[in-house]
Amino acid sequence: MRTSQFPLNTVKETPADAEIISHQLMIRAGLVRKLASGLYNWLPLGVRVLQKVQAIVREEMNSAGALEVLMPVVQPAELWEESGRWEQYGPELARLTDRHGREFCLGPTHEEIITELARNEIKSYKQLPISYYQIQTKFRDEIRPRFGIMRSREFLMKDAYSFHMDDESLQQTYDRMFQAYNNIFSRLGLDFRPVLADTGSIGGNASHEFHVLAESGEDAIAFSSESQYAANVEKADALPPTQPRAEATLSLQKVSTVGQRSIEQISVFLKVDPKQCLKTLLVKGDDDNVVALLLRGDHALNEIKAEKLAGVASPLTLASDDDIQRIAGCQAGYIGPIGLDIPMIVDHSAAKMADFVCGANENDSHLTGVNWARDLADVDTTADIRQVVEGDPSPDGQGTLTIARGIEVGHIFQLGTKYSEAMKASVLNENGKNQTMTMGCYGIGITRVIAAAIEQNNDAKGIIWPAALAPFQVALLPMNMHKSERLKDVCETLYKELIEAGFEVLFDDRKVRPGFMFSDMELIGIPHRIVLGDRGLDNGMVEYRGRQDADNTDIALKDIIQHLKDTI
RNA sequence: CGGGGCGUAGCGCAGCCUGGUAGCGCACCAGUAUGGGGUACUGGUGGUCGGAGGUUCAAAUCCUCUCGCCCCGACCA
Repeated sequence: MRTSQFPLNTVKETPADAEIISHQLMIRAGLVRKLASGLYNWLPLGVRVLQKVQAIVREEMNSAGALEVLMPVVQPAELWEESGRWEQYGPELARLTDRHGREFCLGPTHEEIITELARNEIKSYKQLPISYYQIQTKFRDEIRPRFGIMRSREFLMKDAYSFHMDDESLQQTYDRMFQAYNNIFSRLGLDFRPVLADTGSIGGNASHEFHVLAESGEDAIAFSSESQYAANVEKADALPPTQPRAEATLSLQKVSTVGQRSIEQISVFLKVDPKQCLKTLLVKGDDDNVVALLLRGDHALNEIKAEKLAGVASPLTLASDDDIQRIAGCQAGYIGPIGLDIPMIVDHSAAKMADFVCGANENDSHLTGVNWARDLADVDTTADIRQVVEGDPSPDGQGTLTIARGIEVGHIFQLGTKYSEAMKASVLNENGKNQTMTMGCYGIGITRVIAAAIEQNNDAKGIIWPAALAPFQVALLPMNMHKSERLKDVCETLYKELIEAGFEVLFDDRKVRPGFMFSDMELIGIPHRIVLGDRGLDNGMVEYRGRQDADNTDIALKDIIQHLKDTI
């Protein structure tokens, strides 16, 4: 490709509304342009990268035995009503009505559609197991689209769905997909980790997320220092402390804490460690009542764990100010367990506290020197309702946890029969009886992968594409070609030879200054660069430089193609 | 949804407080010089100042409404 026929659309200035580096670079390099909040146009250069990702994903899906299909973006409401998600999904599901008054939605995912397809097309156990996949646009009306392509409303996703007679077959396909995902992200050249995950709103049993490790990641991941254990912090279990509760040494006292509400304020004001403070959260129970959740002050509530507990409303909802006043007799910030006559759920760690500080259920007052068993009823049962923190023991018993940030680029689930049962997707088994199929689903955020790759691979000059993602492999840069017929001839010949040798070449035939070319090629991240000038040609030499090399290497013109073959 | 901020040329911004013929840099077009790290100079194209209504002799500027965009929060207890 020649730059005279392939405009680069690079921009020197950083766009004002781009927060993270991948967003800035994608706009500056001319990969995408914003159309509206969470909606982007992909320019020719960006499309080349998209196609690279898609090609790898297709190859690995095909070799994992999945069959490509294509399902509509616009989906009839009836199917979503069948699965129950028309009600469940909420405002993130963009709904529309056609001219006949029939209701539709823009697909945020395609479980309903594939299940409909499968129940019509698959009749016999002999056709199972089977996996379908597609690469299709999804639309999710996010509360707040942000970080450019990373969390946009419309995005490109590879989604695959598998159908089985039993869990064993599902597990086999799941394992195969797990391997395919590892292959895909390895081939893409990303630093990634598969981690145990919560199944979230899609539902189901086993689940892994694939995370690209990056500081700007929206998810926190917990890793074991000793073993292979890795999990989303939402999912990571916090083990109960093994050491016994300390003896009570202080007497119960009520202290005035005017205006001191948060744990942070209290710990500063009373000069105690947040670990010595007890946090009391009031949340809605599952039948219009209120439940207290008790945590150590330095621990954060894990909503996902909490809402799964019996007696707690799901989704987790904090009690209103009125409820707090009615039940605790004070404002939020001064609540404590003593005298509260509602069900209490105590975190494992909170149950081991002694001589602690908590709210007095009276405005502007806290209690100090509080002890279980002595000042209030001892805890009978405890639960895991907190977020794990750095240094916690690993749930598998080996080593301690480290927390890192990741960008979720893939997610695989064992769905079980959630959709197939609701939508009556069954086949005849060996005995001629109807049997509900069991399902798996497997997603990769194609567009997000690109943002994640940039997030992980960039420098002050621009993008540093992993080899598999680069829109072009080689940049061919002539110095002042308009002044030398010889240079022009050599470049034209080399350009043709490189293409014949199978390289994807971007030949910068614009009449621009050298510095301008260099900056553009570095910004758009072309991995290999060949510079030709009259000076070098006098000696039959050209210059080679890898995107991350500090210096040029002089290579004989006649050897350059071989050199590239050896390098790439 | 709550809080904050911003809409002026393709991009980045000034002008608004104190109303009086709409500016700067980059980009783009033409020319001259230059020619190995976003070169310099000259000339030029391009804006109903987000939209609607109002106040006024006069509105980018003041007032009201509205639309859009960005950031933070949605875990004080």
